[in-house]
Amino acid sequence: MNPSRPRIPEATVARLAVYLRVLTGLADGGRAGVSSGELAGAAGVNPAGLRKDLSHLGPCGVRGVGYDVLGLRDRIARVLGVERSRACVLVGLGNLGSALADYAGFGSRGFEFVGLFDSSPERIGQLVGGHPVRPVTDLDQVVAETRATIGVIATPAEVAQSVCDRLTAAGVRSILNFAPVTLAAPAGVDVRQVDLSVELQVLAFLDTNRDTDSDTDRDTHGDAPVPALGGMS
Amino acid sequence: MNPSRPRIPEATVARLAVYLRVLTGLADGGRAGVSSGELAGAAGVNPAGLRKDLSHLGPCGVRGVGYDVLGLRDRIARVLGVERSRACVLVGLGNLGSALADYAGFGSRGFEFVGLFDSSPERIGQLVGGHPVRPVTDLDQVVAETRATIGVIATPAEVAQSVCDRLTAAGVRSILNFAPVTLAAPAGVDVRQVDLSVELQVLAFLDTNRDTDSDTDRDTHGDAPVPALGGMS
DNA sequence: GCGACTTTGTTCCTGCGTTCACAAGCGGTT
DNA sequence: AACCGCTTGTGAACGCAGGAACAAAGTCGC
Repeated sequence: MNPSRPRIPEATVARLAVYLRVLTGLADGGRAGVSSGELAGAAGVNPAGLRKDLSHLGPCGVRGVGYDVLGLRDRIARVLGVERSRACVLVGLGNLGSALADYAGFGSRGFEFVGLFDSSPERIGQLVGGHPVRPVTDLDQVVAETRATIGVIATPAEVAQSVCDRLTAAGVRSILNFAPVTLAAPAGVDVRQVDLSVELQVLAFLDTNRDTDSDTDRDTHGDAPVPALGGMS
Repeated sequence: MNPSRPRIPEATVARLAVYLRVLTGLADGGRAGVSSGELAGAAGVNPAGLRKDLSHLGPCGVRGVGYDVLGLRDRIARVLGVERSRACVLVGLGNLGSALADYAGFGSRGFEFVGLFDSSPERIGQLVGGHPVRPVTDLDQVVAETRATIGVIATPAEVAQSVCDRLTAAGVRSILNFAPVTLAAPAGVDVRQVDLSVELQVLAFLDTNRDTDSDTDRDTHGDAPVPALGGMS
């Protein structure tokens, strides 16, 4: 509807990224067109929700036919701002950081690591994913030169906040944090948190209480304040 | 409020895991009590929302005083089902899988990898994080023996669905998937997706449209990337 | 012992996200 | 050229999450 920038909801943005991935796969497979039903099935969402998501980009399908795979893919890529490669810096090259730097999927999805940083002297100079590891003291300079706006933190939790401060001071506007701490960043800087332990703990909860569906909760009626809970031995 | 099991919202469950992490840190630091305001600050949420989250567990604080750090920590751990170590299996020991297996944070947070699996013959027998890598053909047996209910997929995207099928067939009820594909799992199996590219693309979007807060729309003077977006053809 | 302050737990309300259902539009067919 | 089926795009209702304000309760000070 609104052609300019009607402020797309964040939940929709996250799904747009999924649609982009599915569309890229379809394009590589040679598919020319796709319907909302098929695309929604491949993305694991409701067809109506998918259409509503896409409606935020303006009309991009043909009624009675469906969506053009290449056109929709490029449209979403433009809206997400990944139509051209974006420069990212990565701090912390332990196991996780090395895995991220070596992950080829980023390069094909519009992201390029232009700087890898670590504080451990023995890692400096090593090549990870084709790029040399540099000391964190070079961070300001590299960010300024490459105009990187995205920073990824894969350090231990103890130093994550100081790294965040340094990144924001250097001009980074968006941060993806893998360290298990809640970062405090100045206003205007977006921080996204990926906590692997949190994900596992949510799974553990769903696993423990997986039977809330059928049997209508033949519960302990007395108001015992969290009595047993032990149950499953 | 409801003492039995009032179906805690998933968003609350995810935040409970964060509170648990913060509380563990406070407990290690020797703190005995904490207020909702301080805890909310450390977790990056609103104090009122934190109290509402905790209210799902029943009353667990003392008015006028605050919360007992150890008591609240144990209470949340019990609700999440991580009061005792849970058995997990991990499939795919590339860079990311090795990083996960080697991440000490899991063990201290209630998760233990009891089986590491890979299909590449040269990886089988290697020790990663203290455990030997086994062939995926042993997966059924190990899941049955250890009664593991949580599976982590860190394989390439092409084989993730088949690994998912194998895990569910073996009896795994919860799956954490790092492969960039949408998995189809039978009903009753919970799948959580962590897609690193999606996270970065959301950041890219927020970065591109970072000035949507103040409605006054001071359009980016000069260096406007993605200026009009109008030309869709 | 009593009052006042502090902090929790709850309730209301506003806004957002999701889903359902229908109208609008395009291609193919007769 | 008109009809019909198929698919998109949109409007409305429902449910849920988030935030602010208020009442209950317990402790500290006098």
